[in-house]
Order: sequence, then C-alpha cells, then structure tokens
Amino acid sequence: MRWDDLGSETCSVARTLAVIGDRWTLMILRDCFLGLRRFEEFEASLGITRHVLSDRLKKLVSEDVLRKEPYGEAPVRYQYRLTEKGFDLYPVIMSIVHWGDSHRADARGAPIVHRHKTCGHQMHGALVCSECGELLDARAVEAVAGPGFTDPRPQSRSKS
Amino acid sequence: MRWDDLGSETCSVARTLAVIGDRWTLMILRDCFLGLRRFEEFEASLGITRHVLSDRLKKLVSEDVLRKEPYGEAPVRYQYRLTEKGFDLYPVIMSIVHWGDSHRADARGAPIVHRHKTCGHQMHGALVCSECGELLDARAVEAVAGPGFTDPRPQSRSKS
DNA sequence: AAAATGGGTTCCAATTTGGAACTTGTCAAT
DNA sequence: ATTGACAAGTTCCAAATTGGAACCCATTTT
Repeated sequence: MRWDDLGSETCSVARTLAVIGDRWTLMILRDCFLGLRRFEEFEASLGITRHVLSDRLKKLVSEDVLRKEPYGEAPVRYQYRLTEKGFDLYPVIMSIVHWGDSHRADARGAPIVHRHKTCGHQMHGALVCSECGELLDARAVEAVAGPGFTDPRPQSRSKS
Repeated sequence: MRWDDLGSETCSVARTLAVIGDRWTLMILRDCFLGLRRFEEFEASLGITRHVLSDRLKKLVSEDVLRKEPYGEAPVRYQYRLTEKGFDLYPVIMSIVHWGDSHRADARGAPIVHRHKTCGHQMHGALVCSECGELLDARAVEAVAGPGFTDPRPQSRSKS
C-alpha cells in the first residue's frame, strides 16, 4: 500500500496518521502548541528544509488543522495558527511528551515540565476512561466493530 | 536537520518521534495493540513492503518497544510482542483513535468502538490532569523549563 | 543604491520507499 | 526423493521523497 492511500482505510488510526503521521508534521504541531506561528520560526526551530515545511503547512491548512492568516500591513505577512480541530490534537502531543519523559529522558529529568493553571500543580497528561474516569490500561479495553465498520481490504492484495 | 538526529534533541516529543514518528511505525503498533504478532500478519494487514516492515520491526525491537520471541518447535518461528515500554504507548494510540473518530469518521460513525471492561461502558480515552483529574485543555497548561532543559540548538545552523 | 526581511519556489543529489523476485530451513504430500 | 508450501526474511531496481543550497519578489531599512 502507498502511504497516500492510508486516509481511505476504515480505521481511525490510519485516517489520523494520513494527516499527522508524517516525519515532520508532529514536530510542527509541537511548535504550534509552544506558540510558534511564522514560517521562519518553524524553519529555525526544526531545521527542516523550506520546501518540506511549505508542503507540510499547506497540507495542515488544507486539512483544517492550521489556519493561515495574514498579519501586518504594508508587506503582508502570514502566520499559521491552530484551529479547534488542531487544538484537539493536544492529547496526542501530551501523550507523546509523557512517553518521552518516562522512557527517553536523560538522568536529570524532563526537559520541560507542565503546570496546570487550574489546580496549580506540576502535572502530566493521564489517559482515563471517559465514562468512569479510571486510568486506562490497554488490557482493560475491548475493541469491537462500530457503526462505521466495514471489512478491511475487501479487494486487496490477491493471494495467488 | 536530518530526521535521524531527532533523537538527540532536548525535547521529549522529538525523542519519542525518533522512535515512533515514522510513516508506518504507529500503524505497526496499532496492529500490535489489536493482537497481531507475526511478520506476515503485519504485512497482510498493512500492505507495507517486506523490507520496510523488517526494518521497522528491528528498530522497535532495538528500542525495546517490541520483543522478538521464538515460538513453535521444529521450524522455529518468531513473533513480535509489546514490551511494557511498548504498552505505555497506549495513550498515544488511543488519543490518535479519538481524534480520528471525532474528526475523520464517516457519517455512520466510528469503525471501532471501545468497551471498558472495568466499568462496562462504551468509552473513549480522555486526557486529564494527573493531579486534579480535570479534563485537559491546552490553554490551561503552562510549559516551563524542567531539570533536563538545555538551551536548544546551541551549535546549530549558523545565520551568516 | 545596497542589503535585509519574510515567505516562499526551483534545482539537483542523496536517501527512502514500493514492488517484485529470490533465499533458507522445515514440513507435508506425491 | 522430488515437489510444493509456509514463515520470515533479503536483494534488486525504479520511483518518490528529502536534504541542501540557491534563487525570487515585494517591501523596508541603512
């Protein structure tokens, strides 16, 4: 399968990764959550080549994850900001951060720590059951076919 | 910057993506959480080319996300299973699933639904503050330098 | 008038993928 | 005892993607 066909799979992971599952896209989104907005800010922060950055930003805008808005007057400049749909990716980023903090931090500890303004504590993101609020463990969750389920790969790679 | 240098960045997102931020790796992990274990199962499920699959599995094993264990007797065969470190990626996958369900599902609804065995309800993963348990919103979280912080890109791309 | 700034685009070489065929060890059937 | 099948790869080549650098264009500052 070509990577570009991922988006038409009957799977929410595949469909999501078709948007953000790219080498650099999640790094761009990390920067967005850190408040970066301008083309050259992303470039300097990531050290990504300009045309790959340009391409990824276009894709994110076309997917409505980022919004490109003009600012400044005489020489009109542009900035890229998260849409609500983009903001909804926060749990993905925070889960990634927490895994990195837990498993890839150096001896001194996490490079960035997070403070919850609401309660004032230093915290990390925790994944819980939306219904009972208990911490989620993969072994306690059962996946079953939902309303949008269709048998995967009906016409795929023939076996003979 | 080359993608391969990501792992040495002072950022947990970068370090994590150096392990899983690859085009196919998260799809492989999705399959692992769905219970797939064998090389040919992954290949059939993903339609990925064999040498890319082989390469990704090797990387995941070397990162201690998957474990390669022999099974069967006479012709010894191998299977790949999640380690604890791999299991800890569950929040990442579930957050991705939830975003896909929310923003990329077709009219009929999610292809897969999840049932929490503990409470019995159909649920999704929700990201909360580890300290106060409140649902996390990006705007309510402040990121500050932690113990492992070092100034990014000290020797990077010179400007002149 | 020359250089800088911001936000790109164009070009080419190097790397990575996609696709298919080939390998190796073992078993099962002819 | 050959032939075929299976699992798990590896090898080869062509096509696509990335990395690196240079170029473009409209304004603004020096």
